[in-house]
Amino acid sequence: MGRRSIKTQRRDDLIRACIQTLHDDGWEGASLARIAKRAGLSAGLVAHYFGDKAELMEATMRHICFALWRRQADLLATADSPARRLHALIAANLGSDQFSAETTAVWLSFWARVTHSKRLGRIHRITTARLASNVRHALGALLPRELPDREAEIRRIGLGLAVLIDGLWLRAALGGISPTETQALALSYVDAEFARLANR
Amino acid sequence: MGRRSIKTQRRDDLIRACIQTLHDDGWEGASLARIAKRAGLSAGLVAHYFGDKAELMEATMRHICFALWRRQADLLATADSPARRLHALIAANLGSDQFSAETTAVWLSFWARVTHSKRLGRIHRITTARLASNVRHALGALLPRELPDREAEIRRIGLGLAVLIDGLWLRAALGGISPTETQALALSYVDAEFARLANR
DNA sequence: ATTTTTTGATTGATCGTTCAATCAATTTAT
DNA sequence: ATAAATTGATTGAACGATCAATCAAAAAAT
Repeated sequence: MGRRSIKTQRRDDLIRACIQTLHDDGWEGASLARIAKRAGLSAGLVAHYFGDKAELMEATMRHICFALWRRQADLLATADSPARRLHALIAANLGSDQFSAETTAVWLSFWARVTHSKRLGRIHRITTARLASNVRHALGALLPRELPDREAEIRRIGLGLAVLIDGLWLRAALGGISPTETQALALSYVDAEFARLANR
Repeated sequence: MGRRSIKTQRRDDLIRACIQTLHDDGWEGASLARIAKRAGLSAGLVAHYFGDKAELMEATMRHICFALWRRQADLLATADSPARRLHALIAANLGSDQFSAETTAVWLSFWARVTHSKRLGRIHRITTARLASNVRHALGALLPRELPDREAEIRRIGLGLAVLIDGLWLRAALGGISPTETQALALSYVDAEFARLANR
């Protein structure tokens, strides 16, 4: 069986159509009928492949998160120094993939639902924890061993960067600044923090 | 004339019920029937007082924004120095009012809809512009007149603070950090920026 | 022949909106 | 003072549309 099973193919079709529909019509307009029609399938198939609308939505959010996780892993793999790993994380989280109109629409839709769904909340928690862990790991390899309050500094700068990434992403997604600016601003933040540590 | 109007009272009842319902049941669960029931009224009254569900939602978002604007104005009025005005803006935007479960639910719901509704987008744009303007004004009175690239610095620090406030709010709203921490972190950001300017 | 995939019709619920009708309060006219 | 007229408040039912979910049956694949 070289070719992909129909099941994974259809699930992917529906997830893709779900993303597109969330972007075009918003959460309230994303009905199963519309999603299935956009995928070129009948509405009944959603039940067959996902069982449930909630499961389709969960799978859609997982799909978006997977894309981000994969991007992080890919960029991390090609980074050959702690500094480059930090830059890789910024590039992954504020890359152009993350600012496509479809992706931003899905993220915003799901943020609004994180507080209402245990499953979505779990996915969100994992995603933020993964970024924080990666950032701290890169910082741990980057800060000098003899730095006083080393662990506290790692936590402080790591939290600052994570918060900044969220804020920058939101600004760009809602149209305040351009996506390319966001990476420069995040980089200047880490530069400033390191300059601050060196000047003590 | 005729009967005395209680329009403002009823509109307020419905807006309050709308906020509560958005918190309890999310955007998708916030039907007119549920909202009206929570307000102790019939669903038909929404048309009478707002004309439309979309108008009720707009009025609800305006209500939330007004609360933030008023809080900013109040705290600004009691601040008697540029530095205190900057702190007042942070306190207003990251105050405990902004982190009540109901308020965060409404904000998140509306962020997801900003890209789909022109009217909501306009309200959002005004809100962010107002904060940015206030921040820049405070910074303008705070930075020394002879500072090189003064305007650029004001824009840079102002944008940085606004982005940071968004990111901190989001973190706290989605359960990463505590609301009280956010103000301290925002304050430490402005402190760091000023220390950086002084050390050049 | 059996299983998997797909359709399309159907169900019952719920949605936002509309509207006629009634009730309550207030003013105006007598 | 009393009645008539006016206006706002409110309901409850009905509207057509749409929803997610279900399911029997056909089609395709194995």
